[in-house]
Amino acid sequence: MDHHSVQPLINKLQIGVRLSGPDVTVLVGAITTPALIPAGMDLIEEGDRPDRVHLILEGLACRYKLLSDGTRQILAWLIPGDICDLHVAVLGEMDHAIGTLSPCRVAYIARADVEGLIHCNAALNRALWWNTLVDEAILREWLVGMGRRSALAQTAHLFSELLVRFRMTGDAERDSYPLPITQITLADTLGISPVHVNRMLQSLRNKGLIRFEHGALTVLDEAELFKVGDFSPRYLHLIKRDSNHDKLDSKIGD
Amino acid sequence: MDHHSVQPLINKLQIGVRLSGPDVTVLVGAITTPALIPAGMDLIEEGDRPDRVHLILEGLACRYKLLSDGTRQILAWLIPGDICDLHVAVLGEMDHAIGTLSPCRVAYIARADVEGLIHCNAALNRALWWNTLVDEAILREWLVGMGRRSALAQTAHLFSELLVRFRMTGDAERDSYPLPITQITLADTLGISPVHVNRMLQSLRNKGLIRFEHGALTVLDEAELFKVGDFSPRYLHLIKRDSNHDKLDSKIGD
DNA sequence: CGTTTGATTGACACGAGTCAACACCAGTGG
DNA sequence: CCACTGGTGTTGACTCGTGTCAATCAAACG
Repeated sequence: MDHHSVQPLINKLQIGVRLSGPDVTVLVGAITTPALIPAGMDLIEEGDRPDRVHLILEGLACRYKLLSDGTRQILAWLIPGDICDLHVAVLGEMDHAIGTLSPCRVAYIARADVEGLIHCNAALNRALWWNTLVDEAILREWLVGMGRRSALAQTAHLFSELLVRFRMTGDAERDSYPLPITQITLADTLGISPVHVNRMLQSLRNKGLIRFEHGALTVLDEAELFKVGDFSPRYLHLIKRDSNHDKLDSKIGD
Repeated sequence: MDHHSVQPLINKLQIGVRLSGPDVTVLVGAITTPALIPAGMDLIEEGDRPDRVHLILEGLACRYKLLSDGTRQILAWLIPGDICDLHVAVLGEMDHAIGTLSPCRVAYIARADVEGLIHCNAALNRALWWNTLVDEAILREWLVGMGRRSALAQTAHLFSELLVRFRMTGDAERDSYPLPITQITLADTLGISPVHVNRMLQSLRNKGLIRFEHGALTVLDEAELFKVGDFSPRYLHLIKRDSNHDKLDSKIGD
């Protein structure tokens, strides 16, 4: 496993917990050779009991559930550096599925190795906990959006969040990031209809806040986009607890 | 700390991880004398960095966020046996608040003792992980409800979930449980307006599915309520991974 | 008793869903 | 080279679920 592919994960974990060189080496050592998965495939399905954990190196994937009436709700977007299913080791059975939204490069960590990382290395244990809990915080923020924000605000909030998350892993150009997805996917994420997604995108475009073309999203007016989306990055826990802030904090700001 | 008050927590944890007598003793030993908190008080506020974890022994509390426009979104209901903020130990800072919905009896575990439980006792470590991850699964299911279910289905789903959760802790009468809350609270939970909550309650009542009076909810037709709410308890992970099912599983069923 | 808080009801407004038509593009195959 | 296809984006007309506002009622309470 070359070091470069895992850099997004390392960058992200470093925000929450300072990892030493040896810590990183141990972590990277547990990650196996990646596989290439086409778009629209399931990495895991509901009810599975996988014996390894999935890690996104490149591409876009999502957590989702299918309902009895055939509709789909996306529960999380998984970008490079995200760990898909650390919780299965404890819960045993998947209560949702994970699928690719674009072609993905995916690496694995065997369940036994996960247990090893967690029990033998306090810093990595803490880092993986931190990662899981930030994912949960994101989930809470999405719930707020669904419950209390207008479709427009919710859309703006999602694009804002992704900008900051891509910056956390070091994968965002200054103001743009890859977003090779359809409006239908956005609809399944935001819990609205595809037609209405289209209307919201046009509204954001007309306001001069974003550009969304060629599979990439560009933020044209970050401050205003954050405002429309009622976005504040506090829930992403970018600020280290016990150490000095690094430049990322001030760059992302609020 | 008398054993009886902590029974709901023990009962719930036993569903996920089999705890020995000594495990239980260690856990109970870490829990301090409880306090009585009136309704409508905050146990923790956004931004706090508490040095102890809160445990609900009696009453009803909730996780919530306030938005810039003054509206509120409830993110989770905390019933007896629920641990409120295990994650603060790792994330450092609360990104949401926790408040009481009714008078509550609340006990505490010092942060240092939490660390002790987690590092010195593998079974308790696993049990607390399991508890956290089930909470996260509930959050995902709520997101599905907000995104893709009608207001009626969402309401039915909430009442179904609470029935099962109260049974998990042993606190539900056969078909009813305490629910001393206003329709406004339900509105903040479901992400709809108070007026519409009223309409949905009447619809459920007219269908003969529930009774909701004197601060208690009674389920009159469990099967039909589950059906209207598109409810399936899989996400609550009631079925043990490596051991025989106990009677609870079959009692809750499906 | 007034006062207050919450439940209930009806009229109306509005955001979002639905349906349908069309444009556009990438592939595909004749 | 062109017709054909299927998927996606775009637009408009219309419907419907839910929000909003306001009035009334019931219950709790000092």
